Amino acid sequence: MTNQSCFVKIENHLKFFTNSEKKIAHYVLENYNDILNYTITELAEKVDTSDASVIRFCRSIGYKGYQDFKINMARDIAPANKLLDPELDREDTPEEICQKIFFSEMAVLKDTLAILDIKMLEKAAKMIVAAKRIELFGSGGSALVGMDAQHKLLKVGLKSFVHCDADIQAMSASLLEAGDVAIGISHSGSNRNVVRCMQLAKQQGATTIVMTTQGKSPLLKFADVVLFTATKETAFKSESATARIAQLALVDALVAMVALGDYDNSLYAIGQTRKATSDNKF
Amino acid sequence: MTNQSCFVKIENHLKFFTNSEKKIAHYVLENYNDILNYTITELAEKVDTSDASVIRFCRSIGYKGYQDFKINMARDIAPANKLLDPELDREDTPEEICQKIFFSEMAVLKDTLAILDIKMLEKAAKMIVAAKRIELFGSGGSALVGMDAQHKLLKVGLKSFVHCDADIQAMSASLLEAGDVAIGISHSGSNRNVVRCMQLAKQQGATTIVMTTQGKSPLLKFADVVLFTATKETAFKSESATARIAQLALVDALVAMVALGDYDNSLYAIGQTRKATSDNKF
DNA sequence: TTAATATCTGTAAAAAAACTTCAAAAAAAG
DNA sequence: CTTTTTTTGAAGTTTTTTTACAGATATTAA
Repeated sequence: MTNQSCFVKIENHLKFFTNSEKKIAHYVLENYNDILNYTITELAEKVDTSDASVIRFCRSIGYKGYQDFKINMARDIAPANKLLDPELDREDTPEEICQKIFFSEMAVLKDTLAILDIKMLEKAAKMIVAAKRIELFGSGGSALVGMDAQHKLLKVGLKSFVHCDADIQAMSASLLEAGDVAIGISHSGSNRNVVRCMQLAKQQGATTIVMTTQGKSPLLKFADVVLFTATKETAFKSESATARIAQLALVDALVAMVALGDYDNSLYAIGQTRKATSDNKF
Repeated sequence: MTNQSCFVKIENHLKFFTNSEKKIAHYVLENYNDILNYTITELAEKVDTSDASVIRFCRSIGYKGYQDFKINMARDIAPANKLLDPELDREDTPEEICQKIFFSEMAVLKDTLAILDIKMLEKAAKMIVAAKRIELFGSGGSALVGMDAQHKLLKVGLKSFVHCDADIQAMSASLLEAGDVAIGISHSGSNRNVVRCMQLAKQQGATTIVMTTQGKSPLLKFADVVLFTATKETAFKSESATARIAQLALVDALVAMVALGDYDNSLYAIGQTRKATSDNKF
């Protein structure tokens, strides 16, 4: 927390501000985008106070003055601001298409990090490390996330199972036991196969972890631990591409947490698995 | 191109600057981080020129003045600045782990976008649209990227083929023909299977597209079109997680380009494929 | 090469913005 | 109700930015 965003600083100091500082604070929080173009006098007029109070406001949250405050605020609001309109358009130039896609994906990562519940993630990591058996469930694009998770878990020495076929997934779920962990992945949280598998897993006494997009969905009913990702519509009003990226990043974070929880074993496993595939390289 | 970063603006104007403006431009590009704290006079002194020239420099790249320039630069350098040290450490708190992973992934997207060769991407998109048959080749993590590409291409109405088994991949490559497109995916660019498949594809007269990490590698020998991604080491000195994210983003951009090149068909395909999977949802 | 023209550059003055000071007003304490 | 403390903005000061202009430099044409 060495370098909090200036918004966090304002929020935190909110109760220590004097009345006129509070007015400034609220105005800044609501109109941060415009302020970058205001002089100190303009801002003072907008909130009906004086230059001196604006300066005092900036100093009270730790900046050298108004300039310093503005520069730092510009840095903090940068990413969101650059995002343009992420909706693709048939008039877009190739550059614009790429920018929109990449910016949307960066934005969704940023948002996912913001809503990430670290406690849940830790809990999930502990459950995975302790699991007798790990199975992953997902359809369509989410199946790929499952396979990616399997691949990454294997790299740190944990064996897990993924089945492509929906029936086999369900059958396998119905044979889980207490001590096993079932990880259900569904962007919408409404995929019948996945919901069914998680229900079966839970009935069997297995622990269930669910990865899905923020919001209410049938899948949540059967989840012991829920890991939410953010979302962002892009190409053709479809949000699945950004959802995929966010889920993969979540998998990365989860696996890193698992690996750091069992550091030496993981390091050993990484060495082993790397050796195993190195023969296949030039 | 509505809202280029100020660095791009400087780069683009480089040949139009006068001598003293050029000096300023180079100083700014190299010391952008310090400049935010400089007054116009300080900057003028550093590059041994005058205040007036600095103002002229700012105006020539489209800003209202020095302040405006500084504010906008602050926005543009924000993300890189926040990146901390991405190397994971066993002392890291869970928050830090997540931050490092997500920031690294955002950074790699940013870098990939920066090195993206739009002309190549367009060329690849055109080749894919025109292809008689599309086959994807990859091993390990890259196989998943191939499957993701297949999934996304199918969503916009293009059928493609991926084989899991390395032998089957090679056999299939050996049966390609002129007019077919082979897409080889390999993070390192040194995977024997993938290199072999691309070589076979090229021998057979198929067109070859390669997705790999920036740098020299055996795979490039057999590529008609190369799409590079950036890289960033993170967890346990492994760069594969960030590489995966970058490649998926690249696939998204490629597919979007393909889709916008054949807009109406794509829209139809998206509708059809969505309907096809909707039965499986609550 | 030289003169004419255009372009570039820094100085110095003007304007604008940021910051300080201080006394009056408001709030809190006694 | 008075005293003390805190808060506040008007007016003044300093700093920074910007403009205007004239000298320097480069470019072109003869």
